[in-house]
Amino acid sequence: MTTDSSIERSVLADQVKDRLLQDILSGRYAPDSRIVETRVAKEVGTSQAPVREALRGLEALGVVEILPFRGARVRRPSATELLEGYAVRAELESLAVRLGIPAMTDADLAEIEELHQAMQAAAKLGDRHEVAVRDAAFHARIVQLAHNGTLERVWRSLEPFSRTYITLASPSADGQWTADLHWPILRALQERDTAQVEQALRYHFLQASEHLAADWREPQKRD
Amino acid sequence: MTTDSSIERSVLADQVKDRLLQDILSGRYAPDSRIVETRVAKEVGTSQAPVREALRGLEALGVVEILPFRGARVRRPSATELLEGYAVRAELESLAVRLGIPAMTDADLAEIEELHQAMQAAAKLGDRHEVAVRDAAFHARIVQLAHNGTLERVWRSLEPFSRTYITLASPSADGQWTADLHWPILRALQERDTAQVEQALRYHFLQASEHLAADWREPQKRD
DNA sequence: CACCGCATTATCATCGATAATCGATGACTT
DNA sequence: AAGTCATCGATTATCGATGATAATGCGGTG
Repeated sequence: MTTDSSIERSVLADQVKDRLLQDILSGRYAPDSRIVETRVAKEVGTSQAPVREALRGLEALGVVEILPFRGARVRRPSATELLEGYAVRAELESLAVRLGIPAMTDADLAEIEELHQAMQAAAKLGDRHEVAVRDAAFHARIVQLAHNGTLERVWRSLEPFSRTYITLASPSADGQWTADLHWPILRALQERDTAQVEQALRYHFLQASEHLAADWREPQKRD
Repeated sequence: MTTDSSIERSVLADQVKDRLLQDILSGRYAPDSRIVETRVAKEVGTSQAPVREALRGLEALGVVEILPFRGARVRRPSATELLEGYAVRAELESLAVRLGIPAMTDADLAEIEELHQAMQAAAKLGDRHEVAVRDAAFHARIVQLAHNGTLERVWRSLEPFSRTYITLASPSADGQWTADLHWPILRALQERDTAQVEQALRYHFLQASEHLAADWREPQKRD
């Protein structure tokens, strides 16, 4: 939806939003930590209004939570919510491959292979955050196969959660394990076997869900 | 997502947002028509800021489109986009019944039956707009069966489109036809036959898609 | 000593005004 | 006459200030 066009970087609110999102995903703003409008405004050198709009945008993305007269804080998704998200993502990505694989080109496949390699590379280096980013890109590219803008938009609204989780909430998740989870998907894609890909995807999410359920530790308060 | 709680009606922006949404779905603001911040502000008796926020919210909902420095206008979804939306909704609602039917109570079923009756009643009266509203409520209630907040949120982000379409873009769609499309779904629900409900849902969306593809007329410019 | 109410404080929500930007119109050049 | 450029009106984007609201801490009371 919102075009991320590269030339129209004139709207302050959008710049602030991108910056805040970066800071959240990178962990500079921890889950549950407050984000004070006036403070951010001072920090980025604008007035309160653009920051406000940015925060509203982030709320729509689901990464912050805004309570009237009480301010914004970084959402810490509950385990339940993450599991819910996985269930929905599994469904959406299944649909995507069903729609997309019949029309998948060799170029598409090559790109996906490349992304997979990048993820493996990050895993080898032990950079969990980078693995999460590549992971997201890999799945995003698969969703793109469907050539269904609406599907992409909906999927995108779901993805930030998972990413936050992988980066921050799962201490024991080893990057290599995460990356290896994608081999079967890639192989099935290479054979253009839709049903097989779908199954591999669902298995992937099942694994992730079980892992999540197993090692979840509930929020410690923070501010 | 944004809790639609009934007590926190203190935030002006939200009130403005609801009002605008109503006006859009009811057709007072036609597709493609501009929405001028200052004008709305004057009309509802607030300053520009709350209107602005409201519009941003509506953009996130997908019902308006905002171009930097050029303002907001009511989005007219393309046929393609509506079809995409149907495909995704079909998938989401399928998931919902798969998750929800095993745990469906008699009370749930009774409510759904009631909503279906309301839709039929509206159809008998020939009130297309009302049929659309009841239609949305019927499907929403089915999605609720899953007890999956994330799924609900995602589904909700998709629904306004369809509603706009039914109300405005499809001149030939007769309310009774729309309403009758739901009988098979209801019957399958009464038998708690998950696979059957899923099939009925998919058939419903298939019908709707075909109808849409058949009688679509492309946008005439307007301002 | 625990509890309740009031004042204080931090922060948001809203406002009115100003600056920035867009599209259109009309003057000017060639 | 056609094309280019300056200007204008309309509208948005941003600002700084003001009014509202909820959390906090203090002092009084039983």
